Amino acid sequence: MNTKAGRGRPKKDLKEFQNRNEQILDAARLMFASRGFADTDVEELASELGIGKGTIYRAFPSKQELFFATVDRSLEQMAGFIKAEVAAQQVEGLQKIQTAVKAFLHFFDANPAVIELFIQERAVFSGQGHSSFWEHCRKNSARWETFFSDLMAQGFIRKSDPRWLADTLNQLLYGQLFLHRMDGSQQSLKSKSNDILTIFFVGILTKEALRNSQALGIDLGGLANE
Amino acid sequence: MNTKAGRGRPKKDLKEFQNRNEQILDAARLMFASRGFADTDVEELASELGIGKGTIYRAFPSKQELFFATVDRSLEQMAGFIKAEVAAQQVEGLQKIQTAVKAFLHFFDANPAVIELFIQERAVFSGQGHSSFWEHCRKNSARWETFFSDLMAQGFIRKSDPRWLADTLNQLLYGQLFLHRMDGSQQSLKSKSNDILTIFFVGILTKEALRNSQALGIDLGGLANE
Amino acid sequence: MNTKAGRGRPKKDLKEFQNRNEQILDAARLMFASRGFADTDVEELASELGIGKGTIYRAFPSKQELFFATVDRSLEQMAGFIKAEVAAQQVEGLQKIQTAVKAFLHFFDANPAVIELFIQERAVFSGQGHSSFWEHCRKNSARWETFFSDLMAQGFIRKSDPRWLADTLNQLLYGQLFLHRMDGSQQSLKSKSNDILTIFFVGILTKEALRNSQALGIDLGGLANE
Amino acid sequence: MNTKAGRGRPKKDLKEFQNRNEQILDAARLMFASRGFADTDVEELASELGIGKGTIYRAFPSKQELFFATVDRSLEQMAGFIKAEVAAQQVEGLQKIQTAVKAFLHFFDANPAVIELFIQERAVFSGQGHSSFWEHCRKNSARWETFFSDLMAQGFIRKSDPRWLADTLNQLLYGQLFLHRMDGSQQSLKSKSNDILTIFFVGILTKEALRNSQALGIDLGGLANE
DNA sequence: TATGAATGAGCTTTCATTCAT
DNA sequence: CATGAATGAAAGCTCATTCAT
Repeated sequence: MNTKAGRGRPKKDLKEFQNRNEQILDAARLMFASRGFADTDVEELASELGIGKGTIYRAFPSKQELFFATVDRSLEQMAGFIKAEVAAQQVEGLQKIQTAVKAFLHFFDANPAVIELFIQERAVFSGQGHSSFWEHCRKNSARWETFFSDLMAQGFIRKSDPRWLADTLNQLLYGQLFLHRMDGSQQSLKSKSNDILTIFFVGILTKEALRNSQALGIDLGGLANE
Repeated sequence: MNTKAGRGRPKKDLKEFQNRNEQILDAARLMFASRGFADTDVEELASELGIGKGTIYRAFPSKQELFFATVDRSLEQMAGFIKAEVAAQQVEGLQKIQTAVKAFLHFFDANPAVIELFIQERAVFSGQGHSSFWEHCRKNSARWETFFSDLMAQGFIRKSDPRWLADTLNQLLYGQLFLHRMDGSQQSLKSKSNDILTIFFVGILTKEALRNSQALGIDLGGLANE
Repeated sequence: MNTKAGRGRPKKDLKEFQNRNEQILDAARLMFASRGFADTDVEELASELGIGKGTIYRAFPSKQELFFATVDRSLEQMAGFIKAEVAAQQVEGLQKIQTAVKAFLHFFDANPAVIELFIQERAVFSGQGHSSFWEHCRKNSARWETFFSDLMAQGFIRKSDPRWLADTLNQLLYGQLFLHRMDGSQQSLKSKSNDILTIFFVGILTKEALRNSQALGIDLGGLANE
Repeated sequence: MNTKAGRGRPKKDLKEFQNRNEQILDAARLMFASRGFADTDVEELASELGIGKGTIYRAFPSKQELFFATVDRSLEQMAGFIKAEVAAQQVEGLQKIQTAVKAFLHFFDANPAVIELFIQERAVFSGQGHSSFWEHCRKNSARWETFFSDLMAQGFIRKSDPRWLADTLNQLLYGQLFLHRMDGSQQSLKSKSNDILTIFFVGILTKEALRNSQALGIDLGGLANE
């Protein structure tokens, strides 16, 4: 978070303030992730940050709100990270899928706590209707659907329900996330991306696209020509 | 001290006796699933069952043990249900996969609370190392691996790591479970089984097997010959 | 979960601050003494003090710790009181015994609850090996022994085991304490000090010392010359 | 408990019943003594006896009553034991004191649990006014007083308040009991009887009696002629 | 503004006692 | 009669939240 060195005085306050909240959010994410929502003690969080409980309560009206803010922040970071990665690669079409999937998994390798956060939100608050995580999924799916529709029109993807395609990809990705780390595997999530992409592409691409996969910039691990 | 006026043994009827524990377990499952572990109040659970708190604590030494018993019971029911379905169909080979997957999803249609239970276990107790759910997954995966190895030897499945195949199927299935019901979709999980099987089979079957899918008794929704 | 409407920080005045802990300890001593450990309800103790339960638990991690703190405090007060009395009188030799015994009994006249506290500790926690009271006794006995050894060397006390002398005095003193107040006698403990001292001195002093008791500053109630 | 093989039927019932209650009382004494009143679980007591909780509650209306019965029984046994010992020795006068004191201490060597029982009664129930133990003390003191009066009339004991004599002896005896076993001393209580008797006799006997102690059958360990 | 002492609802767990069987 | 399952009052302890300083 590069908040450059200051000039003036009021500026510092603002930056400090900004900073303070993000520090809280970072520490909260870690604690919520590692102990769960219920076992996270606001007082302990505060003392870990070297501040008073009251300061946290000034910034966030309740433990619950703090949690949601933590989730929202994670979601934004994830979206930002993927968007940046895709933009940086300047890829299009099928390759874009490949890049986005890799970026997605890469993000969680770097921020494993976010997975736990999602599970916590699901476990503790789904009964209360609220789910930032799910809202995010829905929003994203819509984007994917449009994207898949285009690829279908271009003949890369077999005719099928774009919604189904999006759901299937989500299923593979979130299935991966949720199962990951339950086994103590040291492998990164990203290292599984080829597997996921292979099964997904093999399942949805047209014969034409499968045959030209190499040219299209996607890697099916030799399965395409089998 | 507790030397006070008595409470005693009021209940009388209880025609059902051997059921007592199972009744508790059933009600507990529902409550744990709908409110989460932390928000489940043992006293409330008891009064919902029309029994005293003490009766629950007589059967299960702690709230945690009650929860674990609930999970274990669900796991047993699931395993039993799938085993029974597969046995009833008297199917073999690829069809067995199909049947097992459908039975798996069907079970969760009938017992949606079990999904929540798994998430609760993951969310609340994974920090404590305990995970009946995960143990079950591992045990099952081993079975699948052997099974896939056989099918590979028979030329139905492309050469690949049986462990990878099992993981991939698990991924699709649990991904489906975890994402299901977050959207308020009224569709059954079972109705998604064809999609899952299609993408899985298309991804793993040999060309030969794909061509003969109909004869082999598996349904790829017309994709095989495309 | 506990994400409910707030309680917060109502109390305001509290002119006395450093006293807080001592107030708690004083009230606890009284309640532990009058109802016993088991029948003392922390909540009731709190409301008697006009504070919240949490405040007590903030100061003392558990009911047991509170009890032990109460005992320790009493022990310190007793030791302090006796030391002060003896110092104030500037007595030496046999008179010191007399002064200490009187101070000891006087302390319990002023703080009868402490006797009960000792009995409680003995009754409730001796099974757990812990006994501040007993530790104190041992420590004190050691001091007496040295003291008696000196008096023996000076020819005031008949040759005997100093340990035995200390034990005997303790026996008389604690026997007195334990039996006191069971009868509803209105007499003070201190009023019994002469009896105790008489029997003790008559039993242990040399003939020489007994004959000169008056000159030595000790009062045998006329028995010496009988 | 040797309940011999039967002849007849009704006889067994009565004995069994008598027996049953005493078994309960014996086990209860041990448990109350070793864990304290509060930590004694009626259910555990029952299962240790191999009977049902209900059976205990048939015999004793409450845990408290059971405790009191236990105390009363101990008191009776103690009184019976001492009376028997004194009767067996056929001693009179000062020797009777000696015998009774030794029997008293001997009883507690054989039944150390009784000491704990007394402490429990004092600790847990003294607030409720009830004290079988104390009643017993009072009753006994009266007997001692008469006895001391006689000895005084016979010129063995110096003129003094018989009540004071009784209290002093009690003090020495109960002081000994209460302090015993707090130190882990392996010595028997009885082995301390000579110390107690010496200090008591030296303190109360007339010069005449002291001089003739040997002839009077009492043992002052050589102190008499010093 | 930041702090953390104070609060008390809430929740878990225990166990004396009752009574249907 | 004996049994032990069932009961629920009671009590210990936690921790989100408030607010005086």
